[in-house]
Amino acid sequence: MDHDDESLELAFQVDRFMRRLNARVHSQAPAFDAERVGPIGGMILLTLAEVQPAPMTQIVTMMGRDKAQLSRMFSNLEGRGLVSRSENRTDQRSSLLSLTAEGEDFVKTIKQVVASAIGELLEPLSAQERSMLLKLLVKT
Amino acid sequence: MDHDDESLELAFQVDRFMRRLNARVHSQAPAFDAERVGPIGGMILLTLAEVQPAPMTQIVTMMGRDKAQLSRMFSNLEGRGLVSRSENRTDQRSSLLSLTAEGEDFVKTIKQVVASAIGELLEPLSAQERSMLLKLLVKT
DNA sequence: TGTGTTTAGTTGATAGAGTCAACAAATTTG
DNA sequence: CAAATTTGTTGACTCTATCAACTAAACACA
Repeated sequence: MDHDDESLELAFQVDRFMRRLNARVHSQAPAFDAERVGPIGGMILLTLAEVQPAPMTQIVTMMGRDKAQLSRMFSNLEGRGLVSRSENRTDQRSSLLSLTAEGEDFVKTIKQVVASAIGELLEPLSAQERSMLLKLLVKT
Repeated sequence: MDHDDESLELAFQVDRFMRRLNARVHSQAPAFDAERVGPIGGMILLTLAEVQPAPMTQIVTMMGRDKAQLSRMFSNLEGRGLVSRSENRTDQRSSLLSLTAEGEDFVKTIKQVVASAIGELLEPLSAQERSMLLKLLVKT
């Protein structure tokens, strides 16, 4: 295969993978997404779970998304009682974001759904291949 | 690493990869996307280039996108002179989509931009690793 | 051959996501 | 301290995604 064609093919495959993952998670959404946070809201909660409590900028940086977008998302998530803000004593411009107890529960559910959806997608791969895939993506 | 955590991490990494790719291509857009077809329009043109002439459904199936979305996109692309329709003698419900000469030129440019953007992302990987990454994604 | 079913594509309506610019307030830097 | 930078919010807008309703052609097959 030509080098450029391989690059294009990779873009298609990455896009296709994410698209199939979203479709699978979305098909489960009615069963768990009572809060209607959507796929991006879910990703945000999963990210916050890893680093809480954290100022918004940290999530913005980690996720590579626009701060305006995340600002609105966090307002939404706070309104739904999944996220809370506490004072940031070292920087009064921001507040520290954390998951509420309800948010933590929700994250557990999301994790199960996402992991199971990915499990389906990765079924054709051996355990070694899965680890290799992750390793290669992290390396990029 | 825990099995579920590995799955989640994989989702993040795939999303992150596509996001970085889009950011790179987007940053080049002013230089080549005079037609303002956007990232999805570009993907559609790249896909059509592989299979033209083809009815819309074939592209819908290949890309896993909504037919309503693609219908509007193709109208748009046709309006910009990048795509043309010809009669489908075997099925009068549809027409066959093709790239115009202008569309072919545009596809060449997109290919260069995308391939170069992916080239940057994949720089940390060896040639063998790149092929392996593609192989693993295709296998899923 | 006619009739019911399926498929291809279009359109309307709406919701979600992403981007950019302007701004206030707090912080950092020189 | 004054200037520049950073954090987060808001407005305005565009692009993307999804669902349902609909037309017309094709297909199934008794």
